[in-house]
Amino acid sequence: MVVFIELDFESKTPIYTQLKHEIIAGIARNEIALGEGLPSVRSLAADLGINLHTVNKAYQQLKQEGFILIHRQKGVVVNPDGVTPADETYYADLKETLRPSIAEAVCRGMSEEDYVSLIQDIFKEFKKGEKK
Amino acid sequence: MVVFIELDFESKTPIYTQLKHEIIAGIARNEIALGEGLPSVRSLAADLGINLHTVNKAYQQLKQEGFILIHRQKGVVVNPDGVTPADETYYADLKETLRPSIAEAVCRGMSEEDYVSLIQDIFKEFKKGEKK
DNA sequence: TTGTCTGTTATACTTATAATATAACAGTTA
DNA sequence: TAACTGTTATATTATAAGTATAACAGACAA
Repeated sequence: MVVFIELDFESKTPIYTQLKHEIIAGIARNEIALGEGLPSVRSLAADLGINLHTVNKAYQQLKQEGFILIHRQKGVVVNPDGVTPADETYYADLKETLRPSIAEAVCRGMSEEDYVSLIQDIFKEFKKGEKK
Repeated sequence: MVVFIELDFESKTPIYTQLKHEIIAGIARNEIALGEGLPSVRSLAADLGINLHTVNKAYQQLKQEGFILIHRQKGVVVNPDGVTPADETYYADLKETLRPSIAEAVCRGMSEEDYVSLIQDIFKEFKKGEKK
């Protein structure tokens, strides 16, 4: 269950952010099914060798962003209805975050085609899981 | 000169990072020509209403990443030879940073085509400048 | 040569964030 | 009852971001 979560303690991106990314990637790859349960904050923290509050922070944000639900009974569960679909606000925010990346790529002489094909490579990583 | 630099003091992205992004975007849009001079750390800091060290931090990183040169005589100058072109390391790092963004997009039901067309929209922002 | 500008370095301070460490509370369930 | 769940509170440490002064050495024009 926790097997696919890998953290880099040397990275400058915060642990709770890495944890969020790993869980979101797990959902995208269909390694965690919709409605499936996730480990408790204490057990996941123990398995990963980190603090309970670090896991809790990641869970709270994932809940806030609609990826998971937290029932008092069932515990932590991947949102069975799927994640809130992309809307105009999401597109606008995504554009803001991608612009600096593309500006740098342009400066480094990277072609639009190369950038797009790199995007397509990453999409392929997630499409494999669709067949499961 | 400084006219196109806009900072958001409410943003959670650090000021020196925003400043780097603005300058890189300026280069990508050909609003700053290769070899052209940039304001001194003190004058830019005064114009933007921020501290000299914040500007210096941005300049140092831009220098480190090959976007600008700093001569003791000529002051700060956009690298006349252009920026260090994209290599395999750059592609690998770019992939790492884009993966979480794409994973979330997949979860939100965004199609590969929609994502790519958003990328193409951003590229168009920079291509306009090519005609200058 | 005297100012004035340049980047650079050093020190100090404040604030915010990240991460950990305990502890406790209330509800669930075997 | 006992062991688990999420949640909240408090405290501590470490690091990053931003500001505030100050000083140094080189460039350059008056």
